[in-house]
Amino acid sequence: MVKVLIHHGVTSTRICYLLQRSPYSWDTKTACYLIKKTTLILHKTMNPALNDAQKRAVETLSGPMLVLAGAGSGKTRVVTFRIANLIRQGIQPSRILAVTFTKKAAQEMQYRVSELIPMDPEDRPEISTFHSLCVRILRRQIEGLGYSPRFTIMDTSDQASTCRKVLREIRVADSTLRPRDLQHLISHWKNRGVRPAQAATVAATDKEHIGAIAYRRYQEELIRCGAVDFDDLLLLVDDLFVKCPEIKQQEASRFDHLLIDEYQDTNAIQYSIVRALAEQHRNICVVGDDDQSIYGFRGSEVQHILNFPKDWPGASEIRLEANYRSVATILELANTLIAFNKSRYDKILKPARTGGKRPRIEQFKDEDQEAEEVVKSLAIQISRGEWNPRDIAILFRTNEQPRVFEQELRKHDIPYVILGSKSFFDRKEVKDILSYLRIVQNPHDEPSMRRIINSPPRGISNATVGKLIDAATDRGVAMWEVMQSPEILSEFSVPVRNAIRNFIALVATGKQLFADMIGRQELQKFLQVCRYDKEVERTSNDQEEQQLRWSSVEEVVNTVASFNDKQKNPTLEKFLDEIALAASDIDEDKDKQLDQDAVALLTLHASKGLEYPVVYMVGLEEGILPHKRSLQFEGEAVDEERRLAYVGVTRAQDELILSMALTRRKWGRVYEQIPSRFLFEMIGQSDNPNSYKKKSAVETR
DNA sequence: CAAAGCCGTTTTTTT
DNA sequence: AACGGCTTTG
Repeated sequence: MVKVLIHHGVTSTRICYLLQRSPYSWDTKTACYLIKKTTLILHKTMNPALNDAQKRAVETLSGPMLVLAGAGSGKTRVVTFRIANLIRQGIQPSRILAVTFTKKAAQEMQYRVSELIPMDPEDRPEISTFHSLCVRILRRQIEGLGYSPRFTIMDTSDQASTCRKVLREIRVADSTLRPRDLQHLISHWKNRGVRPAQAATVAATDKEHIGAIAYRRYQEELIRCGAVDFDDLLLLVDDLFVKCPEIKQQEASRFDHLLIDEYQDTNAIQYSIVRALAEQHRNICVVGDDDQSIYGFRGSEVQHILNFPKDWPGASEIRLEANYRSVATILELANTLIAFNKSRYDKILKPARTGGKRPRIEQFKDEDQEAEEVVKSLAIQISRGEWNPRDIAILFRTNEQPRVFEQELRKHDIPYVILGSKSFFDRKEVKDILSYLRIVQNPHDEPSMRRIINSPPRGISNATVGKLIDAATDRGVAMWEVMQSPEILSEFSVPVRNAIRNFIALVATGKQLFADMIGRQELQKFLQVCRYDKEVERTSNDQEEQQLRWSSVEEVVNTVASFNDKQKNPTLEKFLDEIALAASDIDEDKDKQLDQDAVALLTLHASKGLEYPVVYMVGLEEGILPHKRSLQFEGEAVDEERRLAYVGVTRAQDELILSMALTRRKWGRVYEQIPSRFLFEMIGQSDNPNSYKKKSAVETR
């Protein structure tokens, strides 16, 4: 093993020299790889000297501050160093709140900060996502809004079934307003701060007026089930702050400093919460890049970051425009591309790294050939030792795209991980078990109740369930309540009545089992009591399938076990919250696989904040990127797609390969595809209306 | 009450 | 093409 002492000022030429002089006879392949690896490490870790702009962002500690940070400019590093610096200057760690976009980012930051500055485990800065922060507040305070503190967090499929129920109840035909449309509409409103009562006033079309009525019913349903949906987590906290100023005061005074990463993705509610938390001390530092705002569909508004200086008078503004991530050739493409967007702060990323391979653009016959060739090409890179699997990522726009690539990768025996997919939680067995647990935690949860009340079959038929639900809805109470009412039970036959009683007893057993904590043994015992093995047996056609299904059950058990290991106080409630908010604890398998060296497959959205030496961006076709849904509106929607493409390009450190297919199959039919406009824009084959006039920073009002 | 079969929809992106 | 909800049948 050769040790190369890496310190400031070590260049790759120097490393090359050292390698050649070393007593080992490196073949070219190995030497080449070592140099690449070392250069990367150099750029990643050995860039500790902050540049002037970064230094200012880290050292100006009080008052509002806006950090406009381009891709790869060391954004996360600045936040981390800033937190460490605050602590170093004597701020008590637990008085600092940092908000990140994903749970993973929060964990990473937590770790980085503790690396920079030693800390008492009891006195740490709070680093979390908006959603976890809000859950914490709600669990303590939600009674002020008439909810039970044992509320469950509904997932999207529960949301959909609630929408279906509501529409049926108010007799809206599918042709008028489909459940899915209602779900989107409600989420759209909630993300923009529209409460049920206000919906009627903002509704413009007939559809939306019906939607407004359904929205009110939907919200009543949630309260009846003791449930909140994702959007409620934020909305209810905002409501709580308005309704109970003392709670707002209490929450706001917990912190003296507030830092927010990815500020360009803030929506109206988050913005309002941020204001509430920071208006007293005004020590708010937001970091973001308007060019990377890609969550408009969720109500994120670039306007918030553009307006920051107006909202917080006296705010200092710092721009980080040096890019340490990508080679110059890649950055050039990114800069040319993003210049096509009209409404943005005008900034150009300046490469800290020079030269680099020219990005390739490749065209294929169809999506099969695209996958074949892409995988072949990366297989060569791996076999030559130029890169390891973990250095390579394949980025795509929609979730149906990776299928073909998966097949190819398996064929070539190349390890891979699909990041950000929740497919594990889509499996029936997993959903079932989680529903069982949710019922134990909160028996009012009707969607979960419907899912498991009769699986395995225990004599409670659909008809019975229907009657129970109707009775409950009429009375405005939870299904669980009417199941215990002797009056209603008397309407059922004796065997049905007994079946219901047995089920109630089952839930009681669960409550007892999980009273203190949830762990491997508790869950195994519970599954036994539920006779869930019977259900697996019943739904499987053969031995093989049965084993496959049972293995997902075991995976859930393992997840619980690892949760139990990690948590100081592993309650059922915490477990369910974790699962609802992010699969982070569950994703540890993925992390392990990644450590084990695998090619990453992920959507452009999921790739934000990550970087890879080699990036394959696939499916660059009109209709996919930009997606055809956004082409209907042109303008801002296409600009967002362009930002998405920009995010993709700027993930690449050393090599970028852009590809497209000329035909593509969808639902069994073959469609002709045209190359994405972004391809032409990137390579300067498209006129840029914005580049003629000298642009200044966008008007901020 | 349970199982089998039919019909219609779905695919943009996610905490 | 695949899945879930609904209806029919046993």
